[in-house]
Amino acid sequence: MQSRLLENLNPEQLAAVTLPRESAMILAGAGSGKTRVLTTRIAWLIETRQVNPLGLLAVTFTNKAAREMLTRISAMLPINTRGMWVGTFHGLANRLLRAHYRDAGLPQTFQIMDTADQVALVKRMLKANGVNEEQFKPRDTAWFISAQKDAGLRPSAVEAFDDHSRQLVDIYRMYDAQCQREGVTDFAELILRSYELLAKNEPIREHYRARFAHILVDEFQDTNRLQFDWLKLIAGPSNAVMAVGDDDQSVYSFRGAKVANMRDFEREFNAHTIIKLEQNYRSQGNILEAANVLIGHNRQRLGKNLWTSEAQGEPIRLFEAQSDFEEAQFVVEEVRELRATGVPLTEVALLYRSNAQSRVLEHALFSAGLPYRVYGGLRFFERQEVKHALAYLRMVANPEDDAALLRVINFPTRGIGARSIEQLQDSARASGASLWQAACSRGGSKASAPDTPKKGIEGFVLLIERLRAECTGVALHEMIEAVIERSGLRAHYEAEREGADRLANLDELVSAAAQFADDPMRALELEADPAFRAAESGREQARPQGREQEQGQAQGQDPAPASATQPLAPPVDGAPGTAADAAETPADQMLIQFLAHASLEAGDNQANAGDDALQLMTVHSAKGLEFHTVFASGLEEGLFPHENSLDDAGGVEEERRLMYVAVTRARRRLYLTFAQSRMLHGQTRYNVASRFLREIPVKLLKRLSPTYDRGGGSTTFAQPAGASWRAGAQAPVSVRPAPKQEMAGMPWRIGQSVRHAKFGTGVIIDAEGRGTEARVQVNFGREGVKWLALAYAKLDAA
DNA sequence: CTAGCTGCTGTTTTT
DNA sequence: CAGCAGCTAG
Repeated sequence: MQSRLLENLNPEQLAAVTLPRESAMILAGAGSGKTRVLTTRIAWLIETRQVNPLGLLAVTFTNKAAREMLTRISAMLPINTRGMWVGTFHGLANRLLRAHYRDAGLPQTFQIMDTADQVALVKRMLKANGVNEEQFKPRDTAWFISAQKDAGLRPSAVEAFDDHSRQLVDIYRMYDAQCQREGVTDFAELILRSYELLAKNEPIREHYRARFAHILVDEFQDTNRLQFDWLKLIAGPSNAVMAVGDDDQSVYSFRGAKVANMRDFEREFNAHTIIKLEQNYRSQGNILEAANVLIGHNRQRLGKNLWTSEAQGEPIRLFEAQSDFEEAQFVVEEVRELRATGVPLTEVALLYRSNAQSRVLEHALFSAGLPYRVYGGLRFFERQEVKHALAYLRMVANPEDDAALLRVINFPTRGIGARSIEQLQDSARASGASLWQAACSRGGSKASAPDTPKKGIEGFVLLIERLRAECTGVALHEMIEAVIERSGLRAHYEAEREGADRLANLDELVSAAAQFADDPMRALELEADPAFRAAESGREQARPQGREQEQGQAQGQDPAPASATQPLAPPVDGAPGTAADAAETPADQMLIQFLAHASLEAGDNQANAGDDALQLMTVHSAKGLEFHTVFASGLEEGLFPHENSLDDAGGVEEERRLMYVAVTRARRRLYLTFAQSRMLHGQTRYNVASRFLREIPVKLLKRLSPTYDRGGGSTTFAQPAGASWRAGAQAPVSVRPAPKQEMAGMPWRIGQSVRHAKFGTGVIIDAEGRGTEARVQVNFGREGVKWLALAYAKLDAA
């Protein structure tokens, strides 16, 4: 039977979709239809009955990509995608750990910290242990810990060669122990812990290996070492892994991604088939050629050349501005024109290297009355009022959660100061108990006279106990309502002048919870999955089907001799009666799931689609998207490529890949803009044009001049021998005007571009002295910043 | 305990 | 510039 699914695929796509059951690498260039191949492959496997929907595992990096995949599969096949293992690495790891929490050495209610929680926890520990915070900054330390986990290394496996790193490892060890005590995990822990679960538990491992005959991985170039090993472990010797990726779009090495995984894949997964998808369906010829030439400057590549059947299209527009302000102004003008010609603003993206650059652009757009939307920034579940409400919920789910307790013990304020909290922490540490336990023994929760509104710790303990009682057996959104009311959060924000938005977000949280509970896809995800019962009963024979039956065991100690089989997962030390491990009812389950959801999916930061608004975002966040028109702004040395990336090996190549991503986002029109001067950290900086501009062939470019030229000088950048792009384009700009500045004897102005025989083109960033004493400081970009005495150095206007 | 001040430090980001 | 952390004054 020839499936309709296979219609309109090009030969390479078809080959990829219909590969036999074996591991393969699909090198998928930008715009080559990679998601289509992935989803069609899945649909084809199911339709031809080579696998049933529950027998495959598809992994992505973002929730968005996972959702997209499910949506497209549903559109292709009349199947229920419920229960399918399509998700992010973290989401799937979470799923594994929830199903086998005991074997993984976790409490059933274990919580997932986001990065902010993690940093806070590290900070708390550093403080508690009197570690010098100058030397060990919480952020860096948390970063270090995550990096070790991403590499698959527990403290005992980390090699430390000096005092500093030995201390870091000690902190890492304490951190893990603390997480275990509190019943919390961080993101990397989800994957590492699930890796260890499979590694040391053969029945479970074999269960999943037998189940997932086909494993598909999206954005493989973004995998880190641990994710690579995780896949390898689940795949085992006989399952087929289809890895789809593009080494040229690897832009996340700063968070552990290893492009080398693409090379290693072939060997370690025994993959003999490599298919390259090189036909680009997105961009017109000039844009694609620019991208190809640009990325051709990288040495570390698997090698790939995109082509298109499209026409050349428009030239790439290049604009040089005097300042970031002028650059923004230019964008405004062009966007107005585009809009007038009927291009929807949602189809126009304004990209930049770093978030700080959005400010000027926003300002100009705002003044011009152009609607725009900025991606990035705080997401819904990261807002403080939402995090506070969630912290109360976490206390309901598991009061051992010190982080949650600390967050809300005095918010809204109830007269518990730093000193009482310190005492609490001291007594908790002394007895090796949680803060909650310490608070309980101090507050004397039992002997409380009812209805006496208590302040202080006692009041807090009463509040939480009351909340826990009230939340028993009620619907999720009712729990949240109770929390918001009883905790005093609502009253607090009602009293606050600027509290309206926050109140609205709290209400939004309630509806989010109601929606979450209503979503059968999510709510029934686990129950619908026969694997859980199967895998669970593999371990504990003859257990009845219902998952509600578990509370008997749940109360008890973890039967696993943790020290022997789980050296890295210290036993949950019981704390009987604290109900840390007693998510018994469906409502409790729902709460746990909702909290995990909140951590794993912090919410969209791309607002309401539909509005006709310009799209502003970093190049990183633009990855995977496409637009009719793209403005890539701030193309200056030091900014893009970013100066901080220049020292580390491969840094420039990664920046170039980022530039490649920016260029390949555009379908029809691409603007490249840069500014000679730019406000950065409150100071004006003078930059030279990005090397990446020089790498794009002149013939593809069209230089635009400011229509509102204020008569200032103009700069250029060195184009290797032959014509500079300027020559080909407009009439040459007049040689710079005579110096009209205050100080006689200093022929140069700050901000002017000059050329030096040896150092090339640069921008004057400072000047001093006059006559024979006169010196200028010039930023030559790659060649560095130099002071030059005018009496000796020959400088020309550039 | 909070408000307000000073001083420091600034890539990229998902989970 | 601007957001945050940490400190001091009330």
